[in-house]
Amino acid sequence: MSPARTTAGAPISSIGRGIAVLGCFNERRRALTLSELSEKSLLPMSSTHRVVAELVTGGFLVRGSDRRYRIGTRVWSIGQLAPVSDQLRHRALPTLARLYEETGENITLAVLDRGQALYVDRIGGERSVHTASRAGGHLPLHTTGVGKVLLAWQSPEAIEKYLSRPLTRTTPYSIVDPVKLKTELVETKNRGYAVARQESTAGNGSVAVPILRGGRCVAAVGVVAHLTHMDIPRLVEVLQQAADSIRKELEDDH
Amino acid sequence: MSPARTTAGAPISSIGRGIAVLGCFNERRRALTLSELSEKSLLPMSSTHRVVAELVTGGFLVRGSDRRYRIGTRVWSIGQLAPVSDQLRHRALPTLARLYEETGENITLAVLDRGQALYVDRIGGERSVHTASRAGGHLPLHTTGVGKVLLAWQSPEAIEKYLSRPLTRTTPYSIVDPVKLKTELVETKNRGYAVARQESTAGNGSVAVPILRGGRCVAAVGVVAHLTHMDIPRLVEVLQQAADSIRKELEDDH
DNA sequence: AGTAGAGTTCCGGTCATTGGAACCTAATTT
DNA sequence: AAATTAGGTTCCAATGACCGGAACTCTACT
Repeated sequence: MSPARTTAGAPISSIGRGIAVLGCFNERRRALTLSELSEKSLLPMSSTHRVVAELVTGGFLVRGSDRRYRIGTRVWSIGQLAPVSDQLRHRALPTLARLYEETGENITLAVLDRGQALYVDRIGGERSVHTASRAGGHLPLHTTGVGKVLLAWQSPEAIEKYLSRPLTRTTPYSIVDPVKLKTELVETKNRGYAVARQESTAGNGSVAVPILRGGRCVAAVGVVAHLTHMDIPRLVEVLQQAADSIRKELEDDH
Repeated sequence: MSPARTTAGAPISSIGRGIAVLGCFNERRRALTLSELSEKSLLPMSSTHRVVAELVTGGFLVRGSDRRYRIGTRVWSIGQLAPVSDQLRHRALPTLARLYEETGENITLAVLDRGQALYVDRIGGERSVHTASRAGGHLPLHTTGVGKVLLAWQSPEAIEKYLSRPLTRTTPYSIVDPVKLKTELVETKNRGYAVARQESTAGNGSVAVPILRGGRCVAAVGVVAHLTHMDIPRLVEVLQQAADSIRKELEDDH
């Protein structure tokens, strides 16, 4: 029959297919049927069936009583060994908790991952506003404080590359003009912190600062709050202290 | 050339090989070289090289500047979608935090996973003793409080199956005699809680209770403390309250 | 310069993988 | 109750992706 390359545009290895199936899951879709997986992974039903069966055997997928597939415990378990969880998340946690105590607002920690802001941790939610970010979730780089920070400290080439692709509009306030965004990024890097106003969620704003190691921005810490609550100078101060504290924590060993 | 089945005993699919490589990583070995992966996965170097390259392309592995491979951010990200993290962990967290406030000791939450106790969460460590358990890590079922609970509430057949295989000895106090362990499990289920005394770590003991849903034990909550600090009746009381609280939390929506 | 070890590339043979088609099952409609 | 639909599973012939031994390159250490 036709080779693997016919279905999708490029040839995909067996392992690539497995990853493609696992990649169909996201925060909105945590339980998928075989048909849904077939549709989203762009694989034929019979191939999806086989791949899924192999992933189930390996503990990477589980089939619920509702006939839907979910990410298996084993993926979570192995994922705990990723440096982002093992090194960054665990070391930053106490500082983030302190930051939450000081501000009473949502605290987020994010890293750059595959062209998006990956939320490594999020503390808060009870006393503060509801946010779109969730630990493990991705958001665009240009609509949030932490995203702008992560992008602004990238190399000029990487920034240009990001600007060359169309910028998604999440809210009416999202900056989707590459020229305006570039100005915003330059300003962000110059002053040392980023601000976003209703660019990701209506009514919410965010302030974020980089965690720098050897000139590289390895992560960003941010505060998400109701736009009217935001005392930017004060938030920047506590955030910079926190970023410094996390940086030192990361330096301690290794 | 010889087929896939020659190297290992049974034939392994390509996806199975990928999972085998990812499975080489654990808490003790978070950064592995290609040779180490080849040795541990039982795959030839050239095959390992190809599989690893595919996993790197998919974002499931990353190669550090030290030429060692680590679990990629993407595995962590996808793993966050697993029910164990998404449902159990997040819902139980506030209760576990409260339990920690009340006792000042290490609090653990574990589920049964592949014949071992999988530690879903662990709170404490500053005021209390140092423990072997870590979120994402596995420990044997017969050497810890949570493990005994998870095993005791299994079906008689599952218990027999576990007892039929040799029981690992972690400390001189570990129960490795199947007959003794069986008695211990019956007693555990009758009284509703499990106790372990230096069976996993010297000097430490643990008490644990089940979180039951529809007669099934879906998880276990436990306290790990210095043997001399353990006020068992009091710990059982607060643990049972906590288990009840988590059970209600899980019932709330689906 | 020499050596050892780790990592990478090459390549022919072959069998695991592939996907269309047929089949089965459960749910919904007529 | 029969018919229909959708979702899921099994079958199977064809084939090219995968396999791993061997050769090669690179790095580190003597």
